[in-house]
Amino acid sequence: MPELPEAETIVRDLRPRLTGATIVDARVRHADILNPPLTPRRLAHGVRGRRISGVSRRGKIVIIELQHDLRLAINLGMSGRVVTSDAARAGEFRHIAVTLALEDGRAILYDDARRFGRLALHTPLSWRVRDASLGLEPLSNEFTAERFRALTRVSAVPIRNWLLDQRRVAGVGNIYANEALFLAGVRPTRRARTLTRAEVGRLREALRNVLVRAIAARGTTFSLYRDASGEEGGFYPALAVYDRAGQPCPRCGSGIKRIVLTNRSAFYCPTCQR
DNA sequence: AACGCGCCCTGTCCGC
DNA sequence: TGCGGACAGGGCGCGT
Repeated sequence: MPELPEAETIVRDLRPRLTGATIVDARVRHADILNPPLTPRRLAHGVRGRRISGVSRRGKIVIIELQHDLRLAINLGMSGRVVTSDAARAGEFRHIAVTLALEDGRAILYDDARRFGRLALHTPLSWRVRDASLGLEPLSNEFTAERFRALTRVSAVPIRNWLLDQRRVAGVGNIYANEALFLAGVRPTRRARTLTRAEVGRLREALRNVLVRAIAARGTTFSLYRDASGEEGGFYPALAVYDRAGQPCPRCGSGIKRIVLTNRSAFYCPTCQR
């Protein structure tokens, strides 16, 4: 997907554009992106006439906050994109699954070629449950080296896979997991519990560093990602290892290796990462 | 019960 | 130009 930096970029774009706007209708073209028990009818009924009170993020989830403490939670999957209709260039968004019409004539478009994304409409209670199922926010003060270490100590999975598990740390996906492991000098295959205290400390710093830099660059466009203005992210050229198999390591010049861990690519420098 | 795997679906790219 | 296979920022449900 869109990982944390891409979701954050979308949220920052949407917030000033949508806060205070009122949704007047919801049209669903692909009902399979609605998270059960949400249906087109329930979505329309739930959002119609409601004012947008804010836009926020939890992990990779974009949250459109509505009057009466309702939350429209948008998980973008691999190819999900949220744009406002005034920003969407004609012809570029050909897989619009949901359209939320606004009172002022604009609309919020949810476009998703692969339809792996999911929309959920949360009450305060159901949101509390969902929120509790997600792990630490890596950019928050709660993401301390001590907590991070306590979580890694009890898992035998390869650290790359560990980083992708949203129940432990929320928002990290395959690109930034690989980039952070490179910056920390840790091989993707290392079992989480074998990381030393120093490595966990470095990995924490690396994660925060790469996420902050990626947000500053407005995210990474690998192929389909666009921000809420319809623009590509600028972080791709800054990637050190992701999608760089065979290319020289930016630190030592060794060839970057690609391996497969649980059916997903991992990239690393065989010299710099141990 | 933690973990790996297959699968969801469409688009793109590469080799033949 | 066409076709098959591999691959793609994710995550759920299943079996072990």
